[in-house]
Amino acid sequence: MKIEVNNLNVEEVLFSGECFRAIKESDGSITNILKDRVINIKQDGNTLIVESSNYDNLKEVIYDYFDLNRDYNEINDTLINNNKNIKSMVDKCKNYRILNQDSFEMGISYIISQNNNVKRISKSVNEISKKYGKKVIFKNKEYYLFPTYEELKNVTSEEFRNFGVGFRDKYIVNYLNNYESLKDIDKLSTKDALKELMKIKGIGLKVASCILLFGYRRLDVFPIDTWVKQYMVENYNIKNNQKDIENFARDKFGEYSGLVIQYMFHSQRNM
DNA sequence: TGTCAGGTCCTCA
DNA sequence: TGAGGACCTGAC
Repeated sequence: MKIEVNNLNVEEVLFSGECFRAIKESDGSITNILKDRVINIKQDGNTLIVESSNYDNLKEVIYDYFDLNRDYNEINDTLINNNKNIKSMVDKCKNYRILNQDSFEMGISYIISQNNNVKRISKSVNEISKKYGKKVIFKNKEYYLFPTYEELKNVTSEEFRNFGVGFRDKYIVNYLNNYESLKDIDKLSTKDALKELMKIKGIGLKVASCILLFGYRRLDVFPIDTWVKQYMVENYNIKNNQKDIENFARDKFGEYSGLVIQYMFHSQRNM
């Protein structure tokens, strides 16, 4: 299926560290595992050539996943108008988007991400999916969807340890034990949603922010990590202090601070 | 062989 | 209130 898009670079977005399951194929296309299907995308300029294990509502699914219904040009213009000095950074990120991913998968993936590297995170997420997720055959190959809450709720910390998650095993179990209390998180303000997530032992400010940004479409949260701290300290002459950086981001970038932080992360990592 | 990774928790001043 | 160490483990 051909899908026309604007301001999107699939490879840039899928390998920016937002998702952990994308695979670069030898023909240049990218295979990725979404909540309910496997997709393969070949990008030719503004045209995506998409194959999928499931063609139901495929165009809508792709538009939703890449957040293509949101006008990033307008947001970027507003951001630049309010902060002229970020223009060159925003211009470099004009084909970048915040993916709309499954909140449950984001919860477990970002718990695994703490003090970890992307390769190992992907390995653990893929192994957990292979053990507990639903198998999908696509282009004669086996893939595994990320398991549902029902499929994981009785897994023990010892079992999680088998997938290389290390000391984070008990944090994942804590998340599963408290997952049902998070069902109304969409109704909470961002501040309260962060508080609710951080009640779970093993979820700190960074992981909670990532879960809200990538799993719940909250563009006003800002996951501040080592890369972003480095960028802020270098470019804004700001102290390397969590509170100072938080206040600065909130004042400067408001409702889209999460997006700006991602631009910073993205441009800093690619330098 | 040692260091590091997109953090969090705990202890101690 | 915040600084500093411990924590799993695989990749480099």
